[in-house]
Amino acid sequence: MRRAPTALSRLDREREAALRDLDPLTITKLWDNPCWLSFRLNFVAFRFNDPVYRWIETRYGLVRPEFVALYAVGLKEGVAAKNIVASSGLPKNTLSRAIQKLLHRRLLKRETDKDDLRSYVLRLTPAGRAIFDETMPMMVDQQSAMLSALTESEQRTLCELMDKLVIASPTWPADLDNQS
Amino acid sequence: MRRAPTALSRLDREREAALRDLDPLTITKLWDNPCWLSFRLNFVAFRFNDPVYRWIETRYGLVRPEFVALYAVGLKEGVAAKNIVASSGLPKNTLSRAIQKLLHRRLLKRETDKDDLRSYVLRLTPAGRAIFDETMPMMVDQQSAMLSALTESEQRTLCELMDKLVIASPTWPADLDNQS
DNA sequence: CCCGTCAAGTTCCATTTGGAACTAAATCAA
DNA sequence: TTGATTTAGTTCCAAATGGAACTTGACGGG
Repeated sequence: MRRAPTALSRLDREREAALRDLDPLTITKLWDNPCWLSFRLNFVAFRFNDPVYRWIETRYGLVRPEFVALYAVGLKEGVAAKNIVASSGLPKNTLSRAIQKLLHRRLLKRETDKDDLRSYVLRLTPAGRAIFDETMPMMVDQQSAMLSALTESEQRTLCELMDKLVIASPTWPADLDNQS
Repeated sequence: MRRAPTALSRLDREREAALRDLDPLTITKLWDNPCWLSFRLNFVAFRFNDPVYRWIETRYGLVRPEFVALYAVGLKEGVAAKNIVASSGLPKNTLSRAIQKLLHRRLLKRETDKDDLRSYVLRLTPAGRAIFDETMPMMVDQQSAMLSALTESEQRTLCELMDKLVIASPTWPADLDNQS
């Protein structure tokens, strides 16, 4: 069984200390797992998402799909539900409900799209914008905390490598069912 | 609003071509989003997880928590449910049910842990091992496809940077609720 | 202009999820 | 030893989820 390129054998003092409180299975998944990439991605993403979404839920009573929608509109006013669906991977009925809730709570407003009467254009209300503006610094802080283990130059490298992956992503198989 | 370090302005020919079929909101989330890290992590992780889990579900009728459990035991025989809970972030009742299902389908077996009678030691049956052995190459292939956009040396760098993040993760805030 | 097909968003409903309470065993303190 | 607390795993049930069908509007021939 192939190991991750930075294998367990490279465990040094620092590493050992840092990992003392991780579950042994977590160690295996991280350093003795042929699929090191996906596990590390999921692991790091989870350590961002989990505290951030819990903070948002306790503070504003917004659950994940609701905040996903609010955040998306905050980033780009005038988007439609279909854009949020395409960019989030959430099912469209889940997002439909999330948007209903945000409209009801007057965090979002919408007007019919003049160019396509099936579609709606979404905007933040001042109350919605306030939540967005309060949430962003917390998220940026969390991101900074996570990146602080890397030097400036390493951060740039990581950003560029993730970039390359994202750019290449349209060429990755999206459906494995019809392959050998 | 701060942009990601590799900002939209750096869009070149190649990039433009690759991104033609991404939703405009996705482009914004990737390249005009102060929280570039989490979105890219989630994006890349999703492009791995989604096809892989759909393949597994159609082929074996195993849903995500079930496969998470099977994969964990495959990586490290003799783990207990608590380890899978700690290493996956899934709630323990969800994993309890997943393990029940796997026991019922005779893909997993378990014996009480002699050192702790509350706990069970999990192992794969030959049928469970067969699924693990069939699944692994598919996952490794998908990983290789994703990494093929990077040179060998870039892959190593990415691995090392993810490593550093993981090592540092115990120092990240896990609960933001009691902060300013 | 009409008809078949497709797309945006909503609704329906069976299934899944996950917080909380529970059982039984381990651990710790006095 | 005994009683108080914690831990592994299960069960309960209200709520969220998501596939599929539906509604309304767009689009593309003929």
